[in-house]
Amino acid sequence: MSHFVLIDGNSIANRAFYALPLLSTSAGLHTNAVLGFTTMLLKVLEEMKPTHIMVAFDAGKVVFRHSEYADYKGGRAKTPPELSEQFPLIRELLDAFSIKRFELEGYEADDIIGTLTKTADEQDWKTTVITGDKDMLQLVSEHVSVALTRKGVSEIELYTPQEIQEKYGLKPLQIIDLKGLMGDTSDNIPGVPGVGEKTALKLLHEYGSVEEVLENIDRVSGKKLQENLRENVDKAKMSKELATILREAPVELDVQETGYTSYDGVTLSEFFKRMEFKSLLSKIKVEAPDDGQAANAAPFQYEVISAENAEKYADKLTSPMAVYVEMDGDNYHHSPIVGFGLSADDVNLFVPWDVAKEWKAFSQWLADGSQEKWTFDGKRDTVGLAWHELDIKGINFDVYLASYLLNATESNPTLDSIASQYAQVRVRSDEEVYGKGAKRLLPEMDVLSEHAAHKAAAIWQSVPVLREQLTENQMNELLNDLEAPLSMVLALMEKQGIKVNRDRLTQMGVELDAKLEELTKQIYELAGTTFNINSPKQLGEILFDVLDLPVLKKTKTGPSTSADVLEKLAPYHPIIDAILIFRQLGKLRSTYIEGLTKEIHSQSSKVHTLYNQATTATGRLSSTEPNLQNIPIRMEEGRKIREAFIPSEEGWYMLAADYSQIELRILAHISGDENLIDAFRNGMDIHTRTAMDVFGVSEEQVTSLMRRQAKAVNFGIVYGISDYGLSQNLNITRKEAGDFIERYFSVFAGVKQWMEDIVKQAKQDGFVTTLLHRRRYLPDIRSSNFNLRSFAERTAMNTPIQGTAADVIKLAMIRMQEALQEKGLKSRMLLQVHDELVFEVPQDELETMKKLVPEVMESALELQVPLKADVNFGHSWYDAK
DNA sequence: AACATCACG
DNA sequence: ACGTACGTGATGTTA
Repeated sequence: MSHFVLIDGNSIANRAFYALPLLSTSAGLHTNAVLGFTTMLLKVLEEMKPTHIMVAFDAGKVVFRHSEYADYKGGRAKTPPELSEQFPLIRELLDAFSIKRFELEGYEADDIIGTLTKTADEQDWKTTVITGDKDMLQLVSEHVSVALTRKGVSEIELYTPQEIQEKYGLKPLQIIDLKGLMGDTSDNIPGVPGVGEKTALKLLHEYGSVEEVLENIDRVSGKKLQENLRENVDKAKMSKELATILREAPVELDVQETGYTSYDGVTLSEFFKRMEFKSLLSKIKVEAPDDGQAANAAPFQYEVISAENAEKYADKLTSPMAVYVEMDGDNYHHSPIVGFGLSADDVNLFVPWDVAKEWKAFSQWLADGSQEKWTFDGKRDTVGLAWHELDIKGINFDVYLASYLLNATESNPTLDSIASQYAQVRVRSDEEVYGKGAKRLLPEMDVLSEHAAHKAAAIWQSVPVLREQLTENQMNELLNDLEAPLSMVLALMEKQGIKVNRDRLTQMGVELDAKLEELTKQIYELAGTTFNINSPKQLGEILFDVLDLPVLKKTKTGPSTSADVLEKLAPYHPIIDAILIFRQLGKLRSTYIEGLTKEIHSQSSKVHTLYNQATTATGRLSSTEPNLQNIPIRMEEGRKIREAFIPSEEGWYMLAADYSQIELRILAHISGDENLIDAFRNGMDIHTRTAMDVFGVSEEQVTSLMRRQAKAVNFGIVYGISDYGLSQNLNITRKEAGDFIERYFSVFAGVKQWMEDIVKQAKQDGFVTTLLHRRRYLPDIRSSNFNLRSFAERTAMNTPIQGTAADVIKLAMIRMQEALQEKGLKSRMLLQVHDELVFEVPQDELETMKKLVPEVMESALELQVPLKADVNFGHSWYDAK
């Protein structure tokens, strides 16, 4: 039996656009309407199994209705550019699905569909119309159902004549009369003033049609209603005409041409990849339909190595080869190793861990630097294997880093997403294989071995595609000379770890406990009751209900109790200061005493952080488990935590070196601002210099307040300044903040020019870059939404600065590790904190390192201004100040 | 799992 | 007129 499905393209696209958040691809192409349309199509194809299907679109400006009523659709806001740009994509989508689409100059989709349903009706076909427009209900008949989308496009509600009868008590054609009486604001159909759905239905139940109602106005109950009807006879008639869908449009389409069997999975998945619809990729059948031998019809084959057959496979270990080290767990400092997936042109292997340990040819191949390996996160492999006394050398391409560089906005690329973008083989996500949260467990070995082999194959297939795209983006050097060598430096640092004095932490914990207990008592007394001080909700009730303090700021869920608010409330009540100290000490206890202690490794008695090299949008590193990049320093009480970070060898020292004002120096370089360059070349205190220029005073006249304000302005500049942000930071009015900025820009005109230029360039390209070609896409920079756009503009100003600073210190780290090796030094690099490097140093290398470290850091990259690094040392990280 | 808060550069 | 500073991660509470 035939089933003909007709889709109202414009209606569905609009619905999808407004129902879904404004998604976009990494290149800035908006895709939410396309995604919604796709979801709907997949659902329709699966659930309705159409034998014939087509999508109709509006076309041309002058719809025939316009000549009858000038204001038709006048009330409709014009289509936003974010939606218009998606219509060509939706057309491509339909082509990829092999679904016939149709439009007719001067007619709307409704009319095309109306005409075709009539034909279908006559031919006795089962027909379904998909739309978001209730007007279309008038097309419903014995053969024709209308499916209205609900909640965007995710659900549909099917209408047959029975449903319309039940819901409205009307025949389908009476829907036209309904619209004629009540009108439709979205189409600017006027209807009769004062008549809404309720009244219109009542009238129609009584009289049946607009014409009958108008003939019987005198009998209608209600004076006002009678009057409205009498005065709007013409309007009602015209409205009915406007609401009537034309069923005689000159549609020259043979419905037989809309026949549908299935889509071509390969074409469609290409399109999905381009749209970055990762979750949808897994939902479609990738094999080409019916022709029996699709492109990847060959089933995936892999072999499992055993102790018995291992030697037979020794010559399969080639160069290059893709390697994936399957581990059970996310933290590779602790994870057991399950085995190795290996892949090359015509071979996929899995080597279980117990086989690998004993297989000499394998461990030799693995440790042989001349045997090139392609990996996913070589740092993870290197450190994870090092914990089991296994060496991996010769890592020559890392798809994890490559994919991050190509799109830094999607942080932490996973192999299944990389595979779906760059390879043919399908890789299941780890979550899918292992289960998540409490349900996580180690699957059967055959599942694991296939999973690991899939991953290796995905790496193997992705490399050529990634290489091509890196070349296109001029990122080969960034990968080969920066990120890849850095990952091996980071591997050393992570595996080395940093010694933490557990007893020192415990002792600090005991002291904190006593203080917190005392504070808790005080706070309960001041509040007159006990409550959970850690609960913003309960605290809010005490402060703002019981004590009746003023609410200065609100969060989504209630009045804000954040530190900046509490500081302003301090004069009102003594409880505030106690709470601020409680918060401060509580943070130290939970995060830095208890949290850090938990991370001390049982084997090494050190903490081994994980540096994430593919997380941040700017190119910085991040650090987890534990995060060693946010150890307290600003407040003395917290700073003491650093006393627990000590050298791992007797008689050694901690040495720390940090860049001075690296971001402003980079701004001076890339903006070319003469004044800023001059300031740095003369070795001036930059905040004092800014204060002199902005306030127009001499160096001696700069007060500490002026310097503090100038410093805040400098920060603001780096962040992509706004008067509001600065005013919040300095607690001044917006106007005053605006004046500061204006004066700053008149003195540093080059900076102003650069900021304008970079935003302009970002709008043109859709991305910004750092000095070393690191790239960040800014899809929102052309948004019509003020907030999104402003945010993207600030990001456009900040990312080249923050990102170039990240480039510079990464270079310095590589040089530093090389220098240590070349000079045969025993000193070890342990930590990176964005603009700071921390080392442990034997006493007899102290003098060498005090010179060497700043030298290397300062010469990492030559700029128009000098780079400066300060160095300090002591018996703990605390003392290296 | 989301939110608020706070530690760092 | 619109409402926010840029980039992170860990913790405790609450829904």
